[in-house]
Amino acid sequence: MFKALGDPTRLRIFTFLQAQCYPIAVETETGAVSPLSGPTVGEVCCHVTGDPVVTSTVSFHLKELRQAGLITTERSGRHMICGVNPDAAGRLIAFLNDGPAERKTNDDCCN
Amino acid sequence: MFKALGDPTRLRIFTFLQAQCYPIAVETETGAVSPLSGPTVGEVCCHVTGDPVVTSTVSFHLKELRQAGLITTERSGRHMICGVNPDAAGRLIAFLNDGPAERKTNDDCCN
DNA sequence: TAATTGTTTCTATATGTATAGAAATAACGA
DNA sequence: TCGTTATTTCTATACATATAGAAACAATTA
Repeated sequence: MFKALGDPTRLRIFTFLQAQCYPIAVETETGAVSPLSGPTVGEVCCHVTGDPVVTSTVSFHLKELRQAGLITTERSGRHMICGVNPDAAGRLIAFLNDGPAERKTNDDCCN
Repeated sequence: MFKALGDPTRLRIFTFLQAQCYPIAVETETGAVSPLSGPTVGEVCCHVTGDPVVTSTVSFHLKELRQAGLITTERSGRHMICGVNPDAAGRLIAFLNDGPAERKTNDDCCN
């Protein structure tokens, strides 16, 4: 995950998706939960390059983010809808927090 | 910061430092705060390579972590004492959290 | 079915970066 | 001052990866 977010283009995409489509379940009139909606790949590309044409580079970065478990992509007709993985940020935060929790002694060191 | 933690060796070093020397200010008998103490570079090296001899590779990774603001190094006699930067994890966590806070509309997209 | 739109995979290339050995620097003790 | 210990910087190399163009694939509409 850290490696995936280490690339500036991918971090840009991830924060864009966080802002655009952080998945908040919304109740509709019927009480159902609205489907996870967000930008298409074209819209992501648009934000990154300023041009709505989808480049192989953006597609590659989306794949990396998906494989790292940071985002999801889902086909909807002719489009692919992108969204952040709801527990991605939580997992990273947990990792950053539990350092001191699993604190060890210096006995582990070989000196 | 994400890029620095993206390398497996550096993530190993960082979590080791988090576990070994997470900087908790400790009051001494005189009321003073104990100095930030932690492993030396040799001890870090030992944890990473199993050998207390300091390699240029570990030194390089420590420099990267330092330049990313994730750790601190401080000379103490012949040794360099390593420690995590106290607000490094906090800054990352804040970044991961404020995505939805700064949520924007789809109007930003050029389509 | 053919054409069109949206997206991904393939292949190549250029840049970045992790690693390793050797030389250099810094602090301490004899 | 000289040698020893601890660590960093230098230089080169091998590997990883971001990028780009072209071809392939998938779903929709005419």
